[in-house]
Parts: sequence; C-alpha cells; structure tokens
Amino acid sequence: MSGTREKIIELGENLIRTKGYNAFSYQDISTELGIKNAAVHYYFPSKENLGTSIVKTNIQRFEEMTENMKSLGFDEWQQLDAFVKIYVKSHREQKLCIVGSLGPDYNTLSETTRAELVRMTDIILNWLTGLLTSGKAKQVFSFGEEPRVKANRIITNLMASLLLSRIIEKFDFKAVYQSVTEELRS
Amino acid sequence: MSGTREKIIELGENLIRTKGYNAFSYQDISTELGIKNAAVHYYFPSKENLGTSIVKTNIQRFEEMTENMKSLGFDEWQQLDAFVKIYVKSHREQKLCIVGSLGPDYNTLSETTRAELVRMTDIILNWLTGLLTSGKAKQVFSFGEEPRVKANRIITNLMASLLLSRIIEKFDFKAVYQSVTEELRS
DNA sequence: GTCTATATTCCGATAGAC
DNA sequence: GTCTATCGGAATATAGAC
Repeated sequence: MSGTREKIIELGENLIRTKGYNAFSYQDISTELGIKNAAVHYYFPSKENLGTSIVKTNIQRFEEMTENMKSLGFDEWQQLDAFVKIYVKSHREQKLCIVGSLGPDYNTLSETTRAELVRMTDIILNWLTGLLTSGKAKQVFSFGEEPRVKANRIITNLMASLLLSRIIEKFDFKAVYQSVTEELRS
Repeated sequence: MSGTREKIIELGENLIRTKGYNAFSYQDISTELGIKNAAVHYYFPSKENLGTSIVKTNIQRFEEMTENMKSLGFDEWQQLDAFVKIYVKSHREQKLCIVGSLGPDYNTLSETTRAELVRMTDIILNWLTGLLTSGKAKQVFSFGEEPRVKANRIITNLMASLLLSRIIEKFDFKAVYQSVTEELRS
C-alpha cells in the first residue's frame, strides 16, 4: 500500500479535466510523481484501463455523496446545494467536470471507458431528476417543465458554464448558478 | 482554384466536431481527400494554422448569417429560431458545435487559435444577448433575468445538450430546445 | 514496486523532385 | 499543386533486471 495507484488516478483525472484525454500522456503522470513511465504501466497496463478506472472512481464518489446525504436526512434544498457546489469547486479550480471533458472525446474512447461514462452520466441525470421530482411534489421546488427536462436544463447550464468560463475571462459563472437555484424558489 | 483548401477546412471542422482537435491528424484529412499528408501541409503549414483558419471560417459564417437576417428584417423570433436551428442541425449530424468541441482543449491550443476561439465565443454571446435585450424591450420575449445571464443559460443548454446526446442515446434534445423557446413566450 | 532499455507506431513537419 | 522520402519527436506499451 504505497498510495501510488490512488495518486495516479487523481493526477489522471486532473489532466483529463484540464488538458483533455487525448492530450495527456503517461509521461505527464510519471514526471509529476517522480517515477518512470513504466511504473505507471505497472498499475494501469493501458491508457484505456486508466481512463476507465478514473470514471469508475468518480461514479463511486458521486454515489457515496448521494447515499451519505440520504442517510443524513438532507432535504431537497440541501441536496441541490451540495450538487451545485461540485461545479462551484470545479470552477474555482479551473477544471471541467468529467462528463464535460470526456464527452467530446467519446468517439475516440474504448468500449469499456464509454460504458462507464454512459453509466456515470445516467446516474447523475437520474439522481437529479429524482431530486427535482421529489422537490416538486413537496412544493419546495417550483417549476413548470417535466422534472427530466428541468434536470437536463440545469445540468447543461452547469457543465457548459465551466467550459465558457475557461474561454471567456469575464464569464459570470456565479450569476448562472444563482439564477439556476433562485428560479426554483416559489 | 481547385477547392482543395476549402475541402480541407470542411473536413478539419468535421473532425474537430466528431473526434476532437487532439485526436485528428493530417492523415485523416489526406486519406479522405485521396491526397498525401504533405499536400495538406502545402495549404496549412501547421496544425495550429489549420485550427485557426477553421475557427475564422466559422466566425465569418456566423456573421454572414446574422447580417443577412438583419438586412432581411427578421424579427426577434425569426432570428432566435434560425439560431436554434444551428444546433438542431448539429444534433442531426451527431456533431458538437465548434466552441463545445474546442473548449475542452483550450489549454492545449496555440495562442492564435485561442484568440479566435475567444473571439467567436464573444461574438455569439454578444449577439444573443443583444437579441434577448431587444426582444425583452419590445415585450416579444418574456423572462426575468438579465439578458446576459439568460443568454448564457440558453447557449449552455444548447451546447451541452449536443454533448449529452452523444453520450446518452435516449437524451431528449428536442424537449430541451423546445423548452428553451417556449419559456420565452409571454 | 520501480527501474532501464527498447520496440513499435504514429504524428507533425520539411526538402526537394515532378 | 501534389508527390516521394525522410527526419525528429513523442506516445503507448512490453521485457526483463533490480
């Protein structure tokens, strides 16, 4: 147990979210860790292997967060705030989310990595749809559309705002996510 | 005048929007055109050169469209419909938009390509903000937020919906863009 | 678990012939 | 305007020593 495997996954994730999947190399990781290219291959024989593990780790992290909120009895607003905070943190660190960075490379990914990316996206969209459905039923959220459509609109707002923040220096990310949440108040 | 230069730009654009900037090569283009790698370098000495030209072409196309609508006296609804149709066409062709595909690779692009990408994004956001401002003033569009924020939310909805359509087979793209426009009716 | 060394492949790019 | 030929470099990946 050296923790090197975990460090590789963390570095790989950061590289995907800053440079993109097809722009980072095993050298980027090995240099940063002060080890050699071959040592990274010991943990992850192929790049597709590493990519898949990174997405799997993200799925696990998301599911732990949502299950944790459930067991702590978070109400709908608390859960939504926690979700939005993921993107606020990404923005602060000048990173995209995993789905937003791997999505454009989808056609170049291996079947196994694609499958995990699809699974991750499904899990997030289904969770958010469920949250909105529940919040609407309890009348703590107010919106007219179908919960599924509202979920799609909220997540695309957040994802692509990270992207535009990277391109446009003065992009007002805060105004977008505040608008997203304020709109849900009755 | 062989038209080869224009074909290279068109092919390059399609490759960026399907595979991503860092995943396509001069070989992809030369093979498709039935010429050799070196012939592509004759038109575009470097890849950054080609990338920059592709973005410039897109800016020109967008500006021609908006100026054309202006001279034809399109009203706000007609202009919005024409804008949304760009994304509907992209969706039909299973492509992302240029900004959505080059954005994640921003940190790997050359200074000149970055500058054009920034310019293109600015032009689109400013145009859409202007359209929403005008439409709100004339009360043909109805929305509560600042036009700039509304523009940001609409364009992120459209951009990232193309992305999610690529990942999630059953993603309801149509429901999103219909929701976007219907929301603007009084 | 990490290393050296190396195989292979591909990419961007250039020189110079036609 | 397109070709052949080729270079230098980088990337993924493997074999085998320590």
